[in-house]
Amino acid sequence: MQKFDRNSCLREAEIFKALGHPTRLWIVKQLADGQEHCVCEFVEAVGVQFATISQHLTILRQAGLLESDKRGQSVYYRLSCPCIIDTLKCLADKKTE
Amino acid sequence: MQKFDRNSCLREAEIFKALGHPTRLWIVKQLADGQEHCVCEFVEAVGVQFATISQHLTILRQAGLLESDKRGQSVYYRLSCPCIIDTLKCLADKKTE
DNA sequence: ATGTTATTATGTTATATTACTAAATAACAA
DNA sequence: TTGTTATTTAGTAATATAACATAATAACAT
Repeated sequence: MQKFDRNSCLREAEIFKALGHPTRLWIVKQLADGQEHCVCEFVEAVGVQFATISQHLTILRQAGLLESDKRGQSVYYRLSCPCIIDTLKCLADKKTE
Repeated sequence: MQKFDRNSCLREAEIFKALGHPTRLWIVKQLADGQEHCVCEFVEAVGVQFATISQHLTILRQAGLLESDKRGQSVYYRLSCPCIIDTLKCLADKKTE
């Protein structure tokens, strides 16, 4: 058994924490097809305030899961770590056991 | 873009939420070798109260990540979904980029 | 320059989480 | 039985998170 080193676990835990909210997990799934989507699309589909979606997107970006680009008036988000999709698939399989 | 269905995301998000704490993520990593470990080992290595570790283990078990068995005076925990290890590896690789 | 749309930042309140202490339970030893 | 060790449960206080309203910013159109 290793000795527990809090700091070395904090960064990785942050990634999972970011995924640990239904809205944020759903956003990641929407981006799993590799396509970009803009903030307004998420706002419309989820049905909450712009500010709330923006806050969730910031958390996902800070965790390193998303990247964004501003083009014209809109900000577009895409998945930065496609490996997360495999995990989601694995969990989906597990759910139907 | 799909319509957002909160309930269908809640269960899966719970799994990630469980992993989104440094102590709990560390516990899962310790079990990643496939071996069982008892509660007291985690308590000693992490250096917090028994009650705190027990609480974390309960969260991981409820998320479906761990299974436990009581043998004699000790309760032994093991990983119930080895696929999570692949994800942890993938994230570890990503971290060194 | 002014207005409009898209987005982010700030402040606030309600709720959830964390880690603790203390009490309860369960298995075994003396 | 009594005591001891391992673990869980319950209650509590500090801290963190969520979602909102509102203000600020940024790009484009008129």
